[in-house]
Amino acid sequence: MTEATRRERLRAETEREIRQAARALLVESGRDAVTLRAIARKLGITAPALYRYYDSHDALLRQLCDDICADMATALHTDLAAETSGQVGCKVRAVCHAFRRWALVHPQEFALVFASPRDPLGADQFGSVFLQLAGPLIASNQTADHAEEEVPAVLHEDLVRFQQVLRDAVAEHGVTLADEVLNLGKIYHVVQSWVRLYGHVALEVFGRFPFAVSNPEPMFDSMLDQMLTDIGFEEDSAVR
Amino acid sequence: MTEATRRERLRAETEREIRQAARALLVESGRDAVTLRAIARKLGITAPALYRYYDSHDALLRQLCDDICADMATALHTDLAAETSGQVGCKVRAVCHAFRRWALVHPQEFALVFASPRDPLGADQFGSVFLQLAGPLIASNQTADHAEEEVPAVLHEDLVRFQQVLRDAVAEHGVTLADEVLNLGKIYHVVQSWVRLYGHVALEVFGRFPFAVSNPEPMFDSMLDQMLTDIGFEEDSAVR
DNA sequence: GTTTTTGGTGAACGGTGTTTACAAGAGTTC
DNA sequence: GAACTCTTGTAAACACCGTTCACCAAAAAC
Repeated sequence: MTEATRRERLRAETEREIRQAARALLVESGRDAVTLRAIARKLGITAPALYRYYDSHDALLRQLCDDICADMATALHTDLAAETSGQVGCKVRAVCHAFRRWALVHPQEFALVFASPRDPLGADQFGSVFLQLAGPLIASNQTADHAEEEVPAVLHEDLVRFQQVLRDAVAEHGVTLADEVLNLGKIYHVVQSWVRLYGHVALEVFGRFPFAVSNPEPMFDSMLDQMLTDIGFEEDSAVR
Repeated sequence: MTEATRRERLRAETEREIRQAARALLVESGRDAVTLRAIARKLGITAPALYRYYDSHDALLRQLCDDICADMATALHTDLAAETSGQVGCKVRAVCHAFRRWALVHPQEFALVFASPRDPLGADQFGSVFLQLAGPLIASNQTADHAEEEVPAVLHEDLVRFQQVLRDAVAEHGVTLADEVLNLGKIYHVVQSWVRLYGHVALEVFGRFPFAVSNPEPMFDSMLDQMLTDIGFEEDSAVR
């Protein structure tokens, strides 16, 4: 299976070390410390050697973003798998808690991936991470029904496109969704939930609540309760 | 009145130019371009001269943050003053729209002030800007009543503290608030509204919606409708 | 008129991204 | 095995960065 040349193996190993060093620098000392020369020092090589692996400092940072997204995805999937109750609401709650926990433990990574003025194309891994997590959860929530009429007509076009993206994401897992499971009302609530989830987590990580919150977790829980109720999980959200 | 020495006037003028140059660099080329040498070049002086005005590059960036907060505050107050209808809901809507507009026009400033892993003390101008805007608006909303029982008990302590901060902020404008106008339920909704407002704006500025939103403004309006309904402004929120 | 304070300079140190020319080793070809 | 190419590293250099230091001229204070 491993048709890798000796050279290819060495190259892959070096590349792994580069990413690892870059990540360590980001975590320990922030974005500005992720410097080509610092990475090279950690590997015991010189800075220009890194140009054999990445076109520029910027390209290396982009790679770092993707690595972070991938690691975050595995962290969230792990926490989701640990939630063994069959109740969808509990699973959603578990993923949201996992996201908050990850962001608080990895503030530098969170800032880099979720709060940098975006690369023009913005084509990174975040979108697929979101879909892989949210897709199956939405798909398994057969019960809730949302009035499609509440959704403003101007949003229909965008939401229909997102609906199709979600459908494709779920289809890759071999599930086909009926229209009523994925109507526009529900899609809209998913987006609104993301706004609130992201809003709370970012405010907490960046310390931007308008007053000092001594213990933000209950506030997060309370927001989740409201969010799950709005999205149609109230039946099992009380149990936790 | 102007007891300023000739030297003091010159110094103030130079300091003004420094801030102006720093701001221009931030806007034109991002945070990393705000460099002491670049600022000095714009002023036609040398970099070490800037140390006569600021202790370090970091201190200058902090000053920049405060300037940004101040400018944002005047922008928001201006847009609020332009909303002449007496309806509180319309004023809240105007401020929220102003915040979104400001963030979209000033993405670099927004990122610097609202999405940087915080300085330990985080003692900057944002808090007072928030209070000066939100305080009077909340005070003038005498109608809505929120059940205090809905607020989780664990949050009471923090919310009571925020309540006092709000009361003090409004008191500086010569208004004293009755307890029923500023009960914990309303305070809680204010915080939740900030979560949603910030969440949407940050997601839009950073391009972090999980799919491409062709025209985010209607989505923002829709969120505002929901938000104003939740907070108790539904009666006049339909009119806009 | 002398002294002190202020706001500037230029040189220097160690740090950064990036380019270039060059060398040594691995892999390939004859 | 010799010759050749490709890969991966180096060292030197360039221009930029924050910061410190010694110095200096002009303004202010006395």
